[in-house]
Amino acid sequence: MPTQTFLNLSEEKKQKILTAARKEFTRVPLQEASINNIIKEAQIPRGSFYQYFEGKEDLFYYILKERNEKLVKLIEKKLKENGDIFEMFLYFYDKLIEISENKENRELYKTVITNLKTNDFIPFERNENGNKSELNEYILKYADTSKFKNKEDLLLVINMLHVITKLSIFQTFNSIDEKKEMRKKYIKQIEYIKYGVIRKEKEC
Amino acid sequence: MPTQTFLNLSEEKKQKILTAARKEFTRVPLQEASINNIIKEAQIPRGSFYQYFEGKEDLFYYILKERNEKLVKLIEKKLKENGDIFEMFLYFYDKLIEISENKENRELYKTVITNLKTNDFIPFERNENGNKSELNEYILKYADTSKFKNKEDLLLVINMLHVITKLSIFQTFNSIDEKKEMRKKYIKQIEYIKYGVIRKEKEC
DNA sequence: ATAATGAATGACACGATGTCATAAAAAGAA
DNA sequence: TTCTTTTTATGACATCGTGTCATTCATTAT
Repeated sequence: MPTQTFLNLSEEKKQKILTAARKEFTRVPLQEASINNIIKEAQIPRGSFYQYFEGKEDLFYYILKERNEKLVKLIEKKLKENGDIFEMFLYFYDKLIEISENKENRELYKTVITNLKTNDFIPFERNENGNKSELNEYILKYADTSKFKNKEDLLLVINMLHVITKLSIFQTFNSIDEKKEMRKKYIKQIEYIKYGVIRKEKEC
Repeated sequence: MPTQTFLNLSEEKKQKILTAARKEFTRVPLQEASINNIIKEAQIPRGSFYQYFEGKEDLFYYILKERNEKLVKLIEKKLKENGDIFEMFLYFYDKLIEISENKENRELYKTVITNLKTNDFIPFERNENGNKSELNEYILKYADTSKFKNKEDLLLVINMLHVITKLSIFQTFNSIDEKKEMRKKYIKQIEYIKYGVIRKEKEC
């Protein structure tokens, strides 16, 4: 987290820094992002940056958290309503694409999602010390488990939905003119998980 | 690709460099890998490194390609035999885990797979200019398409298998003492895609 | 023996990072 | 207000990594 010193800054100055940072994190993935670029753009001295943040990771996850808070609340609410994890993931997909109507959002998300690692899940939580994501905990709590033998099986399907959703969002951002087709494809994949590839045609 | 100059080197010297590089690429992901560490370990001067390779990416992908060639041929053969993409992916999974009985292999693969990006597929081809992977081309050619309406649908399922396999391998490496359980989980996921989560219980 | 080509080398310029001693500002005490 | 203490701001510095290039060295051809 940023220091209190940063949080105490005038809204104007904070935004100047955050805007510069978003620009840099849109340009290149976290690993390549240059603190020099950020402080140059935000016109703050080098020392100040380290007064405000531990390093670029600190700033990066702060920005994402800020951007994602609303989204997370929405999907949590959705799940609580009906417990359907398939619906929840589709809802998440739709909301993220909706937020990304805004070009700046979209380009930031695009860079972020493109550079997610194998075990990085959306929505983009800091993923150090291997502790489970908060969202997963939440899902386990509110998901309708009647379709699953046990918690293990449910977790497996959540995993599958996670990685497929991640890739689908990536692909949608990269074919942004074919949004509708991409959504159909995503839904088809969810259907496959629900009903299977092979039995799909011959309804029971 | 490495230069001819590198390829002309004595086997001994080449191996010294490759061993040093593997060590470094096992230690940290490509982005963080330090050429300094490699040349220090391999005891070659800085200038020589650039005489042999364009940069660390060049060396990295050369090492992976070398390591993967056999594996790719095996899975291609397997697919050609029976056309079943589900079996092919399971076979790929098994072979990779088999190769990773060797600790050094495993640790290298672990680092590599952990740091694969959203659109990086196994087996780890260089993935620049967005051109499709050779393996995908191959799959499309030899896969049994009778279960799929069209090429689009097949590609969708290949995608799903790809991301699920990637995550499963990652998880297996991180629970290496529970290899058998992890394999079962992977198979279960494949079954879900084939037969569906919901219709699974009530056989038709 | 000499020229020509290929390979090896390490000093160098550049750019990025995180720290730290010092200066400036703000808050509190007298 | 004036002095003290605490908080914040600043940029020079040491360190490290990168890619290049002029020069040296080795090998092969003439």
